[in-house]
Amino acid sequence: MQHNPKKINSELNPNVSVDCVIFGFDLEQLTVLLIDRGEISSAFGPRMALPGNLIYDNENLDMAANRVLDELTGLNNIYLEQVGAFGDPDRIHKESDREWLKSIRAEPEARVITVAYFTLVPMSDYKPQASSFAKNADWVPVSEIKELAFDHFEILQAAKDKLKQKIKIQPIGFNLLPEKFTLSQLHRLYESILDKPLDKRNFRRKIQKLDILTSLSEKQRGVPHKPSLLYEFNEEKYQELTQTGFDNFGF
Amino acid sequence: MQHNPKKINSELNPNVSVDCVIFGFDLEQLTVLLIDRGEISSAFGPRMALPGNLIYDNENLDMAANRVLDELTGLNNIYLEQVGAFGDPDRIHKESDREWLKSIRAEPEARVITVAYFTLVPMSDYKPQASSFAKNADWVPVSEIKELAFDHFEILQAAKDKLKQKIKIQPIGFNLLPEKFTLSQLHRLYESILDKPLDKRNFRRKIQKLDILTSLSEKQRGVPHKPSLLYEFNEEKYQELTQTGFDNFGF
DNA sequence: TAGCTTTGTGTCAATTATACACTATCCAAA
DNA sequence: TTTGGATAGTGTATAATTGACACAAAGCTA
Repeated sequence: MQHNPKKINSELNPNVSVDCVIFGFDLEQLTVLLIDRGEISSAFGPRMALPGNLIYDNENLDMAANRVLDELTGLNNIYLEQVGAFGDPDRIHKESDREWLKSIRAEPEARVITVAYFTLVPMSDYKPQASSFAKNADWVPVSEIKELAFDHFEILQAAKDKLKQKIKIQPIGFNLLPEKFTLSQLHRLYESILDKPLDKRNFRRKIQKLDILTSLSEKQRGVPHKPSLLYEFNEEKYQELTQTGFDNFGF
Repeated sequence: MQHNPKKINSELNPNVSVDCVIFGFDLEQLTVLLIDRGEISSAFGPRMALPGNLIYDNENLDMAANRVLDELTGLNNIYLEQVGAFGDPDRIHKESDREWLKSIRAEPEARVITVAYFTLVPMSDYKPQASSFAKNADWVPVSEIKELAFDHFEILQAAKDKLKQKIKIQPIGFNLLPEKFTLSQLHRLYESILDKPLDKRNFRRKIQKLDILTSLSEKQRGVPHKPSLLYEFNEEKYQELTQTGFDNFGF
């Protein structure tokens, strides 16, 4: 839960950065953790940007992405996967991004290639307003994001596509849920990632057949309707399953 | 068919390179175009490496990959897709790679992040021995490659995985075949990419159902057995299909 | 012309996908 | 305490897809 101190004995590489698409799920819809660049930028263009930073010379790319995530949220051991590299020569030199860059970079004119990652964090583990770092970070529903700084909107799009594709092959969605969850929440999660409605009964049948859920004998409380049974994700069964190999959730 | 001249008015970026996994198919098995680094390296480690180079400051990453491909083979308009970025701090500093790097790089000690691509070229379009460039390039069957320079073996592995995954979703394999081909050749291609045997009749049924093949009224000639019908890939039908959307070749 | 090699074809059973509607349970408000 | 509102939870029938499997036809060669 503690963020890294600044690296000692290592230099920032002025040409390579990582940017993180940090996905969360508020039990209704898919969200992304964005940085508000504040008034300075708003006059020129989008205020919001993906969290990211230059890499240090002694880090590999995964480490850099983990560091960015840790510095912002204090979270470690988070599901993380590379989306790809983005390297248009002028990707950070739009007029609207210049001012802000000057305020945060030693060499604001340098060409920077960025390596994008997406991560899945249980939203309950991190509330920006409760954190001492980055008071200017906030969860924003994916569906409401229309523009972002730099080429970050394009990166977001690529991350969404990758997540969509990946979830058809592995049940990584569980990384977005709290420990105990209902089938309806899981259902909503899949719908919002795949961005299409899924038949309730067919979804439940299919997900149960995977045999990676443990049903708790505990019910939802305080909801103004029939309470749902709570479930846990069963990591062991999942490991077993990946050994024997499976390929297609096929939603 | 002409390769690019050296870029004018632009500098090499000493920190970022692209490497290309150039796939071919010799009608029997999947192959990759590798560079032979020659005797210098052989004493220390693997002779073979993926073609690649530092990027220029005025190119984006796709352009750089296309340039590398063009410089080596003279081919343009080739199917090309990013695999991802590889950036271990010491990825190019193995003892066995040092000597060779000194001979080709202005700053052999610099840390270099590489962005890997894979490309699909119809092998009939390019025979290294006939080319004036890169006499030290050669097609090597994927199954015979056990080691490569730098982290290139790891990159190859990632490219194979990406190709395998991608071909389940889109019929990109046609980029590896000559204009006219037989169903058996297509069958072999899928088997060697997916790295597992596929039932002949089931394969044919499935591929035909896609309705993207035009059967020519022309037969194979000169083969010592029943000659096969030749087929063409039908781009229009394919475009149509991708519009209406399809997701799963599902082999 | 006999033999070798690869092509090309159909069916059946099992599995999987899809479409679809009503009752049960809890809370809240009257 | 009863009623209404909201979501949970459940099964079946039809269509489509998968997977397993074997033999005759065509051309070449010796």
